[in-house]
Amino acid sequence: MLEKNTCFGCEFQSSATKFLKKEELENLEKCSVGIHFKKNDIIFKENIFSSNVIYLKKGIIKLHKKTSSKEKIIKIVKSPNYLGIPATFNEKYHYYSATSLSDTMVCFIQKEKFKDFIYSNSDFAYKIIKSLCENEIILLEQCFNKSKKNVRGRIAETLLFFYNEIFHQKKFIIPLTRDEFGKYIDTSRESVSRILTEFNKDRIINLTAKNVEILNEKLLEMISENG
Amino acid sequence: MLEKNTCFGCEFQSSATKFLKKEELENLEKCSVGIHFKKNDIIFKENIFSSNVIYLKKGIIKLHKKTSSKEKIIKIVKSPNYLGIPATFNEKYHYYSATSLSDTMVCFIQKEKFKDFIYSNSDFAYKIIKSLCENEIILLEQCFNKSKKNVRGRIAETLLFFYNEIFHQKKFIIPLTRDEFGKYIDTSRESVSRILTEFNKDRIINLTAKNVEILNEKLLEMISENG
DNA sequence: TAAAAAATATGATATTTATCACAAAATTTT
DNA sequence: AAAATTTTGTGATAAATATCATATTTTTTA
Repeated sequence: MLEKNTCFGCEFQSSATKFLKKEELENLEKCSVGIHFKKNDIIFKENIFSSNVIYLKKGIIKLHKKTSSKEKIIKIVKSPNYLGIPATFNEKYHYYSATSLSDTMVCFIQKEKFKDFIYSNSDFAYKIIKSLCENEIILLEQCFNKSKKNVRGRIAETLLFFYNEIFHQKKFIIPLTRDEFGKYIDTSRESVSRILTEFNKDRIINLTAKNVEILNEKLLEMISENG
Repeated sequence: MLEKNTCFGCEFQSSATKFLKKEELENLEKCSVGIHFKKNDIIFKENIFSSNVIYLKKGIIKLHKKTSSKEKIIKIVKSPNYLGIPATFNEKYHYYSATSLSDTMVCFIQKEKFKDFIYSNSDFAYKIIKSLCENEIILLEQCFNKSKKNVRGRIAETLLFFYNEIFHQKKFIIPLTRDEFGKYIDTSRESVSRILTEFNKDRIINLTAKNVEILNEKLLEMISENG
């Protein structure tokens, strides 16, 4: 669903666009379009040439990628955040696909105009740099943690990630199927099932289908640390 | 070994500093210092507050990180490249350590001055953005590949990485011990030994201690693709 | 250069996790 | 609401990889 985009006074402004002047914001408005997506809608697909900067204004999405029948969920991203800036600025095809995990609002911004702002407004440029830096640190942490933990530890870590970074509540609905959960933490759906059931039996979580309540945060943290 | 740093006319200039004007380069020279490191010297350590932008002018280094007795090599980086920009710009402690794998030359640049260039020179800023984007894509590829390959595939991939990205020759010396190799690709030193020996027996490579010659590139690529 | 320390190779065994098989439950479609 | 499809749970088994043990080789240090 396409909708009129108002950048000036937009309540979901990014930390970078907050530095744009009124005139620049009016320009941004002219060169961008906002789109609503429903849960499970594809926002963009891998291997498509990236000609827009994509701003996730509201919602949660997954970045995922396929190769020869195998699929992997690379990252789960919550608004507000830019998506695919690396591909866009390297004049490259998108490295991954993005699919919404909730209802989302997304702005598509013409690359060239966005680049103009980097040249015309150095506060804006610096904020973009900081945002790229933050993403890199998050990605590094993710790589490091994943490689040093067993499956139990990775599942515990992911439950804590949903609690601390995404929902900020101990009671939430896992926004992934067991199969997707497995593709996110590099394991099989069966292993996810088994270990979630085990956590439920041990009263570390209360689990009914996709509904989770974290009952023993401390223990979950210990499992996340030590596998 | 500390040495006089000449930025103007430096033969190892980064793609970003090439955009600096003569005056700015003289400024850069005043706020930066060049240091030689020998093989296995520590360039910086994790958990140290980062107050410099670090430019790897010449050489190869490893980025690595320790947690509770477990160590991981996160990335192998070849010059020219900036190191630790994310930590520096987020006013954070270094997430990882950097250790030289060859003789290296490194410039330490005062963070504040570097930031000034981002504000005063938008070509410079844009090049920094592009460099951060490239690093993110490399990191994503690395995460994705590692998660989808078995140990054999990861070892093949790493040998090809040394050939294609680092040494550009089919004959090279592995700049890691078997133990480090394992810490790079998330496996045990024994598995590395075994599989390298197997590759040698199968005449895919010619192996003597750390000396490798790639004999069958095509097959190595197939193993890298399909495990 | 000899002694000590570190790195490597390799067989045997243990552990972790994946895969297969199938039943049950939940969700979507008609 | 019934039928079809997708998702989930769980036991049995297989495969991949780690760990342990020990000998050998290489490198570093005295």
